[in-house]
Amino acid sequence: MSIRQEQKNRTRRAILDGALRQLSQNRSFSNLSLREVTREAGIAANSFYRHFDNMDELGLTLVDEAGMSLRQLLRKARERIAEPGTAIETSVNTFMEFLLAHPNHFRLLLKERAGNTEAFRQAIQKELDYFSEELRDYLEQRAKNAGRQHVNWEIVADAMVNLVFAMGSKALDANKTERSKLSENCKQQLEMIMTGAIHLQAP
Amino acid sequence: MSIRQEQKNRTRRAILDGALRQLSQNRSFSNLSLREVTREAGIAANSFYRHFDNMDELGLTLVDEAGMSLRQLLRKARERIAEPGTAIETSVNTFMEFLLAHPNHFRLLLKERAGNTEAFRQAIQKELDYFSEELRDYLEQRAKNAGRQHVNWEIVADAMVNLVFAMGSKALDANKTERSKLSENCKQQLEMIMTGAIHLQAP
DNA sequence: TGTACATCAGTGAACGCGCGTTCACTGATGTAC
DNA sequence: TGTACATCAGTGAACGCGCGTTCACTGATGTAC
Repeated sequence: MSIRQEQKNRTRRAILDGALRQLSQNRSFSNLSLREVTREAGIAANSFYRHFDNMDELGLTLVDEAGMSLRQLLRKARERIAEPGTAIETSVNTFMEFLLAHPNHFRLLLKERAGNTEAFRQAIQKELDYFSEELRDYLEQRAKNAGRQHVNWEIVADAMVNLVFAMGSKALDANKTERSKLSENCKQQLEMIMTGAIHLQAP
Repeated sequence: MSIRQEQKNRTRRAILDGALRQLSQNRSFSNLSLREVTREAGIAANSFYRHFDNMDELGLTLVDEAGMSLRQLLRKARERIAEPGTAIETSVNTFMEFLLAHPNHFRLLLKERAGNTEAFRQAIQKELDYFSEELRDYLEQRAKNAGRQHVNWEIVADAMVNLVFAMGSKALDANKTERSKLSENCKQQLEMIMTGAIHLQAP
């Protein structure tokens, strides 16, 4: 890659990181200004336009990155579940690791999921749907092997994803003790859903 | 009440309604400007200060109103459950009525629950905690009557509140058909939690 | 009841500020020969 | 390899805009006598 292109990539990365770095409990992407981002990135405000058309394009790039992290998480969780041990325990633990490794990517997904920009909502919903579908496939496969066939696994997966994300939302700004409590409670909730789903199945 | 006070109350109401009216899927309270609100209310921008110190105070007033609606909903649901019929069915139906009757109050709770203002988050969390505690008390009472005593009803209530609110979030911008589908799925999820909780109880 | 004064909700004009965006420019990097 | 020109990432200055907030003012309503 040419020197020029390398430098350009570095600046682009500085913009992305400058935006991410400013996200917090009290700061969402959608109320970050272009000037704040470039200031944090250490470049002139108008240099922004050499890399992105507008703030939305920058935001969607970050959503993409977050989505890739999520999919990586899924792969990791599947590998671990292949080893002996309970699926729920492993999944929630893996999710918690993801959350600690990429807190601001997760913040972005959480806040813009119900945010004011249609494009963001759609992009994030797509990631969550993928997440939910993967989970449903996994649940269906296990059920088939166990000879159970009358459970609506889609709504089971939907409930699980919602509960895990609600837990993640609280965990982001909790300390270690609180986090492990949240994690335990979430596991119990998922076990309830799972057990309830099986007991309620059509005969 | 004096003429002057009556007129002042009417203007105050116009400000509150002007703010509420502008909330939508694409507009949250926190990115409403003072000038937008007063324009919608039909008064001069600086007249705002005769009624509120700043936008946060206006927002917290609206959160209070939303909380009162929620508590009204709870009372209504309890009355209905006293009559014969299933509790989950009735509760979700009542919640759906609330949602349709006060869509913008509900939007406010949803969006600012994870918003950027600490005061809002706390005020809303308080309302949700109240909601969750009421539900837990109800569940515990029923369990006691049925002789079950080893279920952690707090995390059951927490899961239920999360799932109902997640459903509400989707229902706000759905059409009638989609809404009834969402409502049915949510009921199934709550039944799963309930059944699972009972089956998993310590012996 | 009538009069003189006090109160105060609502106003129009003005302010300084940070914003997104544009413009013409610079100088290092890339390319053609 | 050296030279002459082209490219283009990054810049500083300037713009118009909507914002929150202040100020001194108005005139209807309230109060005291």
